[in-house]
Amino acid sequence: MDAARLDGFLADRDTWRATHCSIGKAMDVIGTRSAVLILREAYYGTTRFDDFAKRVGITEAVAASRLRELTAEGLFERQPYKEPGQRTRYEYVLTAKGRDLLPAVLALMQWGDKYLQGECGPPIGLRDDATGEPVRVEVRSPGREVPLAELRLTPNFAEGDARP
Amino acid sequence: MDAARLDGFLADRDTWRATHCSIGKAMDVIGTRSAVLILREAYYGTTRFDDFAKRVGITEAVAASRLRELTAEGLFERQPYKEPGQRTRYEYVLTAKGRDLLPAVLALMQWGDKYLQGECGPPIGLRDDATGEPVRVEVRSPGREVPLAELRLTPNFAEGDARP
DNA sequence: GACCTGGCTATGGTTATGGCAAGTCAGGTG
DNA sequence: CACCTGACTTGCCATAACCATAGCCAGGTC
Repeated sequence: MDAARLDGFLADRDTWRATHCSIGKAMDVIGTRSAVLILREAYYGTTRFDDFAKRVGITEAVAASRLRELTAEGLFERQPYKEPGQRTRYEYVLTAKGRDLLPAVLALMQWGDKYLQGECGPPIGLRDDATGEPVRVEVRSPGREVPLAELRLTPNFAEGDARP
Repeated sequence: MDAARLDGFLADRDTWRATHCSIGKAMDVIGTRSAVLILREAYYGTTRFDDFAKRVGITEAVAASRLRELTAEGLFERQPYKEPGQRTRYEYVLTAKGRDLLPAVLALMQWGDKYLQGECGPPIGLRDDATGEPVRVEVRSPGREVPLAELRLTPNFAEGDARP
């Protein structure tokens, strides 16, 4: 069997449900295609409303509601800026919370590169700008990469504990 | 500015769109909440239809269509099994393609643990079963973790190149 | 041969996500 | 002061994702 190892009461899968699971909560925030692609564009350097809509390929209506949601969730901040001879406008700037989703987004990219591009291979390569070495997303402990079968999950709370 | 560095023609954001982007393609496959949570349960060791529906907390109808899609995409394989005194049934077993999404799913978990759990902290801890060390998802080159601002993106094809 | 059980399918309804097209609004330019 | 432009909003409509309830089916048990 190829699965993680479950510690403590987690081992008996009939007695608990992952109700407060961070994965589910994360999916509530960035579970839509447009949200993830807006993040991608932000990582590529986009900050303005129209650019998000155009580059992601979504309508302005969708861009508006998604940016509103992501800003409300604290992934973006609206910051005023002023180009010379223009009036003050607002741009959407990544916060630390938004930036910290980079591993999740790049992990999707890495997986898509491997399994969904067919003959063509990855359209874009990732490198460490400091060293020139290729960059990968890895599940690891300090010394090494950890495969699924050697991952141990431990509960941080008592069985039946009330949680928000 | 906090963003990746774009090489070659990628640098001029007005001349290209990420149309063949692996992130978008990946979102087409696992862009739904139920798909990701089914993967989570698979990583926890679930293989049977009813268990997926119950443990994820979705209806059997949703579990059926999602498992059908994920199997068609090659993330799961339907394998016959037989318990003594029972007839032959089928279970859903992760393929390498499904297993390789672990970094993406754990990256979501890690992010949710950090930003969406409030006072409670992470409900579940991850450790390397071999060493006991904590496990993290990282964007890294061989020697070190790479922050967004030091990530360089290089195109693997010519500008305007036809791609499927 | 009636019954049970795991593994689904069917029906009906709601909400979310998205597209297209058109309109609004504030403020700077000519 | 008419016009432009970036940043939205509004209206309408299609599809997808989900829920709840109910029903079906194959093959084993009693």
